[in-house]
Amino acid sequence: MNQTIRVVLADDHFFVRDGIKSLLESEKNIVVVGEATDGLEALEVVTTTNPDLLIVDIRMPHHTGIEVVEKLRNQNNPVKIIVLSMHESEEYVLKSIKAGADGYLLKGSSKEEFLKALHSVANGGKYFTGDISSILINQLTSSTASTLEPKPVLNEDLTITKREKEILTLLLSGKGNKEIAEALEISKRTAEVHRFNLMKKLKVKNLMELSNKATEYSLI
Amino acid sequence: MNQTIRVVLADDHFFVRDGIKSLLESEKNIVVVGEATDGLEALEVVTTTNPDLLIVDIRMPHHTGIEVVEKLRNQNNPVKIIVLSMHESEEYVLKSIKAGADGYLLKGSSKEEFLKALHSVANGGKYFTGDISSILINQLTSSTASTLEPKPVLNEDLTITKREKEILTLLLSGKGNKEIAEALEISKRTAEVHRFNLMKKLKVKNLMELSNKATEYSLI
DNA sequence: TAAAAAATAAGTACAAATACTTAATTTTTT
DNA sequence: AAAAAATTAAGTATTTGTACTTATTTTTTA
Repeated sequence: MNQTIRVVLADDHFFVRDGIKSLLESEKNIVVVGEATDGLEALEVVTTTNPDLLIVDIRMPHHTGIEVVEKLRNQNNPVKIIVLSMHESEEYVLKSIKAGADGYLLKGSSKEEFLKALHSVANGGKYFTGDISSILINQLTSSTASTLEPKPVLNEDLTITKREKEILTLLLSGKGNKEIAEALEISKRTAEVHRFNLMKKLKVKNLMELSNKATEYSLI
Repeated sequence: MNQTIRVVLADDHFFVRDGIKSLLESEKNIVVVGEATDGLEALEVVTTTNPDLLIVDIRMPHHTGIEVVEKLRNQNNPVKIIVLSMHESEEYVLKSIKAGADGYLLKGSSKEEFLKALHSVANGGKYFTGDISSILINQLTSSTASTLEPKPVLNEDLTITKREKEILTLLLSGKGNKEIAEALEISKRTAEVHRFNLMKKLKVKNLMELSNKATEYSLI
């Protein structure tokens, strides 16, 4: 469980790298296995050293840290990544999350927070510093806010079968019975029956109600 | 700007309150103006002392901390609120956000983080500890994830009229042409025409595609 | 106050969905 | 191996929507 965490540092400033390195190496189960001074080098070093964790600065020559995250994720590289940033920036934070970063720290964070983040990310968790939490909360409370509602659970014995779920998905994507029949290689009449049963089970009387209910109970 | 921050503490454990109090009072521009040992008392003390900030524990007799937040927000009380929790709990975190809390800390947080949270919340910010960031990120990346996508904007000259928007809303709520006609006191044929025009404008060929496109472009 | 845009509504023919029921196969669970 | 559940599919009559076009009346905007 408490194996050595192999880390790569990517930051174009020697002092920053050195600072982080000395901080990390005060911990005995962390070892810095590589360093990079720009985005391209970061990708290279990660590919060759295969570390557990990459700590990457956003502002770097030849690809930003966020681009590095994107590229690694597109390659399905499972390395954990903590993004470092100078200031709170909504754009950077959201882009990092979207790109698939596991953590986000400000350069001003304390040694304790740094290590906490590092360990939780290395263990498969996420750590986005409280300093940027307002950005996350904004995202969550703006928009539909539906995300915050505890999703209602389907009551009692209501069971939607596998096949019905397939039909439901196709229905919600805009397919008609005929298209569904073709897609699943069944008769149009069968598709109709599945649709009918779905509507009966969910007690709805038309497609839109079906769609609404399906979304409400996150059936898809 | 750096005025004294007036704080109320609500926690049913004397030791916790006392610990926080001594921590806070080591800061010179923070003063604890009230304490409460349960939810009801918290509401009372906040109402009478009108503090800048309430630090409230979740688990308390007579209304949980979250219920206290809800009640204060329903009364439009502008007090800033930091919720304290023993452990990371998705349910508690999400409920706190929904109730309108400005911050969320674990009881194990460091003195530094505590004070950082307190100051940023007192200054109108939000502070949700990094320890629970995985919950926030989950919320943001699950669901439609649409929250992270820049919402596409309707192209060019495409204009949906007021009436069409009304029809659209009714359509998406599951109404048929006849029902829409009745609701808007127009002929069923008129409702049909509006629906037809909508579908033509949005280049869709059935209700579900209309629904999907409407959602995608947040037309409703 | 024109001109443009929006809302209203009818007609027609055709396509699709609704609302069931019945029933033969498969597949899954016990 | 039997029972239960799921999938398949057909029949029938009725309702609703599709895909237009044409045209009058209101409302908005220039």
